[in-house]
Amino acid sequence: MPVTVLLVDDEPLVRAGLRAVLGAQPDIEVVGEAADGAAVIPLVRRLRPDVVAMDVRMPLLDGIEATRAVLRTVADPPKILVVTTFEDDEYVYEALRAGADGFLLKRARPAEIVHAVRLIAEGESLLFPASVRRLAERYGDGAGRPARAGTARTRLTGREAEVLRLMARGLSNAEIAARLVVGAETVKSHVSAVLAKLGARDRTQAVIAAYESGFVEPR
Amino acid sequence: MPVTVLLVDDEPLVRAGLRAVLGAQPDIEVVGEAADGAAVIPLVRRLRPDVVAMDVRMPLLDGIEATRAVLRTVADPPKILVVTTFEDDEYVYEALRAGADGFLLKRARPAEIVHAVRLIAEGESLLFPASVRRLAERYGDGAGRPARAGTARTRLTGREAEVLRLMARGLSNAEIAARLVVGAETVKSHVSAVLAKLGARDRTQAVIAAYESGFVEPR
DNA sequence: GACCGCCTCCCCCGGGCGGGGGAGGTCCGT
DNA sequence: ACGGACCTCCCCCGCCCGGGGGAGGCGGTC
Repeated sequence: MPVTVLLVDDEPLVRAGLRAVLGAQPDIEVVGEAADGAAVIPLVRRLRPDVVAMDVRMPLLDGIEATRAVLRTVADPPKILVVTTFEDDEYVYEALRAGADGFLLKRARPAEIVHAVRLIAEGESLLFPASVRRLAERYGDGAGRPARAGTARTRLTGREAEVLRLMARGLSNAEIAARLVVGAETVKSHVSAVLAKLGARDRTQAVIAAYESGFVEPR
Repeated sequence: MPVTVLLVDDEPLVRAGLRAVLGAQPDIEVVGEAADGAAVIPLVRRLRPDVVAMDVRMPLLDGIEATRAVLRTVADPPKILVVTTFEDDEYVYEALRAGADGFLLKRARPAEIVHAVRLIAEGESLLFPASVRRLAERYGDGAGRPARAGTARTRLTGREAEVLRLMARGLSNAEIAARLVVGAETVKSHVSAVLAKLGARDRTQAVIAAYESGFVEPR
């Protein structure tokens, strides 16, 4: 009995790619597709897949919300494999709380994708596959050592991540301050911390790093 | 006799997606794949495809260079369909000079992709399919009118595009000036023009626009 | 209780950035 | 020959930004 997979991604091309990659495996069967998070629950109820390959950024309902919804409303729910472009802290923690079982980079090679689905299906928690860790090292301490989960000295704090996200939307310090309802000096502190941790010289470089790392995504 | 297509893209997932989308058509046959521009010429010689679906950003040899190489060295060359994420001026003009026959957005829906391949194969020049034009309108004059090819008032000039690309790599005005071997004031002028044309308030917003529009891509 | 990370706010200060306006040069097509 | 687009350089000016350093409160853990 093959592992059944439901694909959830708003980009048809990505779905087609996953279908091609996964469907080629004799022990894996793609049983359905959805283009947004809202369509997932009824499909899971009907198809009862073993694994849901879930995109993070989607219209109507994002991957985290959809994960939460599935696990909350479906009895004997499937394993959730979150498909993203980078393990950013918030997504990781939010998805963990939501109950996701693993993460996968879209850039991963086909063999890695297949491997991830198999592991997830077997009940393995695939929190930091090699491909994710490779990217995660970009947020290391500059000495080549990867940022470990415990010591968060070089990882962005929640507030810093929030500030970076607003920076990456083009907001000025004053606008960010207004948005977060804090003083402008506070924002400056967070910005400085972000710049230091990302090794960026100015906010522009920080935003570039945010895009390059997948912390924020185009569109 | 079906239309034969060679896929050239460094991302396996995109190749798999294109293969799935195109291969499902009875009148289209994917006859080969390449992961970089350098591998294209021998494959074209051997497989003699009708159409080459060519990514722009690739290792070793980018899509423009590869297009140029194919048309220069192969007798009775295939049609070249450039697969990109945005029609930026330089790519369009460079690819046109290189001899590309059309453009296609990766974000296009499967039906559009299939349509584009068929048109290209029939000898149609597919310079501005609807999906591309839609994005191109983002660079219109702000009044909703799309930027026409003739009046380039809101389109970036060559120098401006160059400056924007360096901005998007995190360079300061002084660094850009040094790189381009011009005065700092000149760079300021170009930066101001870029900001005005993109409707950006500062360089950070300009870089964001560059990423969002696909003018530059992560990685 | 002591420590520590995080968030918050404050000071001074220099420099890069962006706005506004102007101007000379080349190359091009009309 | 003229206009127009483009690239280049220049002036003044205001200000947001980022660096440096410091400090208090709060919530965790040990």
